[in-house]
Amino acid sequence: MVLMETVARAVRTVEFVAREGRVRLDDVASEIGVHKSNAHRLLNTLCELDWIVLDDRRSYAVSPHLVALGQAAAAGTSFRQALQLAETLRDVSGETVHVAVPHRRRMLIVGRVDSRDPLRVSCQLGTRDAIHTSALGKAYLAVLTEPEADSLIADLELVGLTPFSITSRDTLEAEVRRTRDRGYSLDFEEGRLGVCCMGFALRLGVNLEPVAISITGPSDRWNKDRMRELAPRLVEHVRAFKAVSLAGSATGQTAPSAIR
Amino acid sequence: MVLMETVARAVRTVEFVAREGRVRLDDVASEIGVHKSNAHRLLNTLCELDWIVLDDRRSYAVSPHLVALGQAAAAGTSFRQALQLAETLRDVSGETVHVAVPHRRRMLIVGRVDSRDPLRVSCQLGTRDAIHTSALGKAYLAVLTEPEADSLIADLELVGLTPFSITSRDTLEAEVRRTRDRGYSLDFEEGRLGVCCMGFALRLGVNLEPVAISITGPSDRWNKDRMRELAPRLVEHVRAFKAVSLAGSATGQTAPSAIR
DNA sequence: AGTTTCGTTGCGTTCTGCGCAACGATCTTG
DNA sequence: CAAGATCGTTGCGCAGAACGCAACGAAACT
Repeated sequence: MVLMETVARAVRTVEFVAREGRVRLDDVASEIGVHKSNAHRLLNTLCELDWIVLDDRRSYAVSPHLVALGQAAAAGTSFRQALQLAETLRDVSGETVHVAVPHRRRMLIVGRVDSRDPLRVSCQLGTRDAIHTSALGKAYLAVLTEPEADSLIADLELVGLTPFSITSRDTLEAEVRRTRDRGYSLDFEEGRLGVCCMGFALRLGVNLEPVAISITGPSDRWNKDRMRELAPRLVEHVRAFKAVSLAGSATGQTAPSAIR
Repeated sequence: MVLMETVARAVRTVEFVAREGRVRLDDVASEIGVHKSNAHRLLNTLCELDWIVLDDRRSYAVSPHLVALGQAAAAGTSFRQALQLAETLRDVSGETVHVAVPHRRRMLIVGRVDSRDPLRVSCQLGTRDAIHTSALGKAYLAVLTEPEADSLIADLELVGLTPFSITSRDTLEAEVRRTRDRGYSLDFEEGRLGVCCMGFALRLGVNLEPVAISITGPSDRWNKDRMRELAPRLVEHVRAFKAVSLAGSATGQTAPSAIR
């Protein structure tokens, strides 16, 4: 199986521009590793296709068209609802909230609501966290049925990222059981030193993939005590949100139909 | 200026898959107009780059990675907030709510919250509505300063889409003034027969591009009477939302910083 | 206004993307 | 359950497209 180089370059270009926000021609050329004339043609083509726009005849940015594309990709999922809950949890906790979906045995971060505190933790969108070292992953495991979770765990490589990482299947399974009982998952510097998380999972439709949400903060302030203090309110928000969402989706919501 | 064909094909492929949801190899081949072997290589490459996934070894779908990309593209805008307000307006009005941004002298629809009624109006994401025939466009014009709006209007081609479309600059300017006084814009079958809209615009930050929101429904039920009945509540929701958002954004929110 | 930096464009070469056709896997039908 | 049909997969050879080069042109900086 051979990879099409031009397509790969175009994709890398778009992702680079999306990541950086505003870039210039030479930035793209050096990032992609091609001559600037080629980078110019790439960007020009992507502009013509309306995936990229030039701001001030000098710097490029992603087109709002990509926002629409991402929203279309999220159609049929609970992404929008998850983001809304994330905003609530951010306001209650004061910390950054991440939204993730399972993807290729990892948790892919697809949404984020940042803490308003300048000192905060904030993951790049598109980041792939390991399942066993993140509150996102453990919350996801906890919302699966026991056999589903076990078979997934059996497939994971339990690589340790910090001294606190879980690296044994038995420990992980026990942790998942405790998460089920508790109603939320925890991560005390298991994925990254200095970073702690509290996670929830939502299954907002019968046949929808679950979505995971985590509240992430610096271990200095977002610690066991603070979590215990806020847990009841947070859990209640999640519970109420689930109730409303499930009620809403039951109200005769059908497949999208476009008249216009 | 020459267009890179391979890039164009890749882009069209992604957009096609995003639009259709689930497609098969031959669908892509015929849509793009290439041999199926080529479509196969395209899709394979896009899979490798994680923009597309194969569901059941037979049908392709967009990868959740594109959701993350779209969210990254929306960073620095008021898109998330607009979607949240859209959800509220949907719940109050019962009709579909669209979110759009100005783009190339048109209103580009980047978000949507569908009506729960099976009989509804729902635009494809990525649709570009004309400014002068949509509540979205007129709301946008109304939030601009007078000279900004006038210079934009001067650049528009006022093509009529229905017998009710505004095709004179004077009429449009007067309509924009009335929109400013009223607090919301209206569209009674000006863009499409049988479809009526009520629009708002948000400018949630000092230097942020405004976002437009429209409530769209079938003219049978989403008519002048119903709008008049609901207008006070809707306007109040928009007003309250603006107040909260502006207050929130003033609370020391700075540029995103990634520790992790 | 001079200088430097950066974007743009033609051209020739090379490599890669493309269609063709045969093969293989999977689903369907009698 | 077997035979057929449908659909995905893989070499191969060629044509065309993408690439680098270098010269030109347009802004920005001083």
